[in-house]
Amino acid sequence: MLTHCMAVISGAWAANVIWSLRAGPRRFNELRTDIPPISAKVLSSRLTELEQRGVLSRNVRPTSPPSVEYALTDLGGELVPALEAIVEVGHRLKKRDDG
Amino acid sequence: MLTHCMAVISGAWAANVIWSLRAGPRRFNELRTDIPPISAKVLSSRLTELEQRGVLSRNVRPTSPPSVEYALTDLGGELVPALEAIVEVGHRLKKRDDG
DNA sequence: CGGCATCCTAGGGGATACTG
DNA sequence: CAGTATCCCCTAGGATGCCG
Repeated sequence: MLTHCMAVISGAWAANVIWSLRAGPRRFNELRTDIPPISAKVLSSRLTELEQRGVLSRNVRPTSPPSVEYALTDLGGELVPALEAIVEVGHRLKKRDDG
Repeated sequence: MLTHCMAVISGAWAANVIWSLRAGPRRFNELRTDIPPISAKVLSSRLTELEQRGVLSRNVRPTSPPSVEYALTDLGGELVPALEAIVEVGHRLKKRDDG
């Protein structure tokens, strides 16, 4: 159960993608820039996966050159506070380690 | 940054361990029972890792047979609401898939 | 620009067996 | 009971190259 739910944000970079989209829609290459060490392949798979799960939406705009925008869905947006909470605790855990 | 924080709960079963401890302290074999498909080796590594990060505490009680209790630290406990939020969204995502 | 297909590698994780 | 040691395997993910 938990495991199934966690699957949504596990897999490398899934959380980063959501994180990167929390301020608004982003295009494919913008996401690549946001998350430097990610490879195109993985970003692509992650995006597909997250779209299928209903976490984000994909919007192709018929411009030239073509442009594709990714944005969090309502449900996807609800993941943001959870991630923020984790980051918050992560910070404190780190400070504890360092100090 | 996010990545580093996420590392705390990523790695197979870390989230499950925290989840399993949210109601109170548990012993090694109780955790194994709680999370059936986990192997002793992995549970052991995860426990060690989480202890070092300060997420949980390990308390050896000199009984016979020996017993070891694991419990969430204060910081570890703060992860629980985050996990609950994720589970909540996970549920809704699933219902959306099914429905 | 966006994004598959291919190939390849590292290491996280499973099974089993053994110890204190 | 609570682990540790060993071995093996699987697959998520990186690199590269090509296509619409």
